[in-house]
Amino acid sequence: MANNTPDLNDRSLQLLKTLVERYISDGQPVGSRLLSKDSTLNLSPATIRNVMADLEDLGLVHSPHTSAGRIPTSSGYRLFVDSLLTVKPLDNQELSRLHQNLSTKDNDNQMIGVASRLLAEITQMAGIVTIPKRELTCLRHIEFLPLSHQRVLVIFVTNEQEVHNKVIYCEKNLSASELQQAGAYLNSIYCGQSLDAVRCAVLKDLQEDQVRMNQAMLDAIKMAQLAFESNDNKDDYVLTGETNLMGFSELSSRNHLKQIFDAFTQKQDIIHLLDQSMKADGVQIFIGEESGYQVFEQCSLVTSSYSVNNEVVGVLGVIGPTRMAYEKIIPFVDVTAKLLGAALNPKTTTPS
Amino acid sequence: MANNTPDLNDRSLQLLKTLVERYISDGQPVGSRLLSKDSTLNLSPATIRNVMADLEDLGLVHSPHTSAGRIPTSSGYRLFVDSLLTVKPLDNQELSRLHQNLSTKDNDNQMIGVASRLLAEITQMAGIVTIPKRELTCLRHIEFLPLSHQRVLVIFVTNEQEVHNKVIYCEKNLSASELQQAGAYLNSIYCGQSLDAVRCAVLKDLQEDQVRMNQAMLDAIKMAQLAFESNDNKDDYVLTGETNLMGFSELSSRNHLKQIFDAFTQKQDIIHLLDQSMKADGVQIFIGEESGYQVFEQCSLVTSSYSVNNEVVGVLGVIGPTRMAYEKIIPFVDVTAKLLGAALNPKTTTPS
DNA sequence: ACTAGCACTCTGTCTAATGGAGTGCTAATT
DNA sequence: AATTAGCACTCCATTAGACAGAGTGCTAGT
Repeated sequence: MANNTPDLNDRSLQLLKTLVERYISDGQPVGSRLLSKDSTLNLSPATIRNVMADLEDLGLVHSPHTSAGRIPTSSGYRLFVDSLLTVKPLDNQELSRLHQNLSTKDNDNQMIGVASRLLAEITQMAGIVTIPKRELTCLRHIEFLPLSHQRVLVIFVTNEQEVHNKVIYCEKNLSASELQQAGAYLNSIYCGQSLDAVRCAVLKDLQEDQVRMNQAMLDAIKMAQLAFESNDNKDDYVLTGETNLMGFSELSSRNHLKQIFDAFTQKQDIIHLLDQSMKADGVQIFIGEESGYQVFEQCSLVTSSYSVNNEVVGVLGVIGPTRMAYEKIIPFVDVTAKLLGAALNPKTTTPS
Repeated sequence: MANNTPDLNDRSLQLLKTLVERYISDGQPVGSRLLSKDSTLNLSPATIRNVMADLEDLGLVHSPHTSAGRIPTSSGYRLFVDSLLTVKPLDNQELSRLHQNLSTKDNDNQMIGVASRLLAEITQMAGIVTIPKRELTCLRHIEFLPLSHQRVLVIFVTNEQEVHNKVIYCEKNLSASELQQAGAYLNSIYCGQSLDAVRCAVLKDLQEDQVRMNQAMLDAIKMAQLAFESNDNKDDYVLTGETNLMGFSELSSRNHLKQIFDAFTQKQDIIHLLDQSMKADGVQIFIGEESGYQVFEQCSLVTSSYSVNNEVVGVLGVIGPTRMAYEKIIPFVDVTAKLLGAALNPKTTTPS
């Protein structure tokens, strides 16, 4: 993988480039004659055949059978994407559509849905957007309600208006009014801080300040700990346009399609994939088997993390067949990520 | 449709019955010879052919081409289901699985998901359960938080622990503490009542008791009105096992499959269909074109409403190809509906 | 009223033939 | 030494014909 461009001269690369472009636009194996006409360099089919044989030896293209043309392999696409691609600027119409729909709205969750739908509709593939990480969200209000059997319903609001709820189990029975006081107390000391700041503060308070607190305060803080335990950041995403994938003949057998859709409902594999691009900045691409999941052998995933206040909070992207128009998709995903990041309400209190 | 059994004698019906049963189990057009062996009445293939010709004239069966056997039409299935079906009792294993999974849990929403998954897994088709109607839920707690621009975030809890939230627009700016007082006031007068009771009370209070109320109370009640406006009962359902439908060859072309999946994401058509069975008690069946939606020409929908406290609150069912094992599916859907109804926490305060 | 028999129809599968597209190799050309 | 033209070869896709199997409709016989 490191020595991607070993003995490849410019001509071979140029040919690979046009081959891939041609295959992406036509979907048919590309033969030497077609390539000879298509390419700017004037070469006879015979010469091109020689070059193609080399490319095949290097594992960049392969031929479905003896007398068909060549189609790119995953490594072929990879090389194409990494070094040969001429990125197309975004279509004006699409750009303005993005701007129009991703201008700041009041509800963040709504925005996520809009972004996902835009990705799907404009690319005609599947669009995916992860729910933004909670760590960067800011606590606005917390409140407890008693349930039966020492269980307590926690409701807390983050940012402008996102409401979360969770059931926790307490050590002892607390009355409604006790719970209310606990809520009021927590609101008074933690409100306005980011969730992970609160999480840290809770730990610190429990360790250091126990002596200075009365029992009620202690109970309250213990409940806060339970409420903000991080297992609660249930990774999730909004996926739209899955059905677009049914149109692609390369996602051939129906059985195969079923596996892909099952992966979508299982979610875990996808999450894992998306997590990987969470770490990197900018656009990331998984081509075919690069994803590591057999189900997506025939698929590519173009993703980009998106950030709020210069901090990565989520990932978005599109899923489609390996044979996709990378030169358009890549800038598109890039721009969408930037716009979404910008449109989401800044969450933390202004940094100190 | 009314004169379903015109000049059909017992023998014809018996034959239709075995024909349908056979087709359901095999999926192949059923010919006269097979039928002659299969049926209990000992008739020669020739006789059976005569009868089948009659059945075809009546539109109960049809033959894909001259020399194939016959397959049931929608009317054929309908007649079969209405008058010929011998319902099979539920498999013990399945029954105990239902009981095990649909015993009362704490969270209603979770239950809905479980029910849907059970429907899908046991039938190997798609399972669907509507979210229970809100009208019968009981208000436990309400609370307001200020947002910018006169918007207010309403959070309310129903039943044990279901949390809902909504943004409303107020006539004037109210401070956080004013909102808190309003919440406390509303809690004190409406808590424990069902949502529609609250809705009525709000209207009544606004009309009759204005004189006796101070401005704060009035504001509170106006907000309650906004909060509980019924447009909020966004009809929705939990659908699982859609991918099971990909296995059926009768849902033939990929394009067709796409249309079905699109209908699932659009939701409105499905909702409309389900609404129809909301009105009726017990199991309802839509076979093929009976649904009225072209997309479901090749599908059948077996549904049953489910009730809590003797009041219908939702619908559940399965979606599959017209060629499904009705004799098993029907009792299964029936039982599932009853168990789900029983398992859901009773919602209204005990009736007066 | 039923059935046996027969001619007929349609399907699915198998085979062979054909044309097209594209390759690999070799020998000729630049 | 690199490029090209030419040619034999391979594989695919399509077509047509043949054939067996399944099932029908009709008619005549029981």
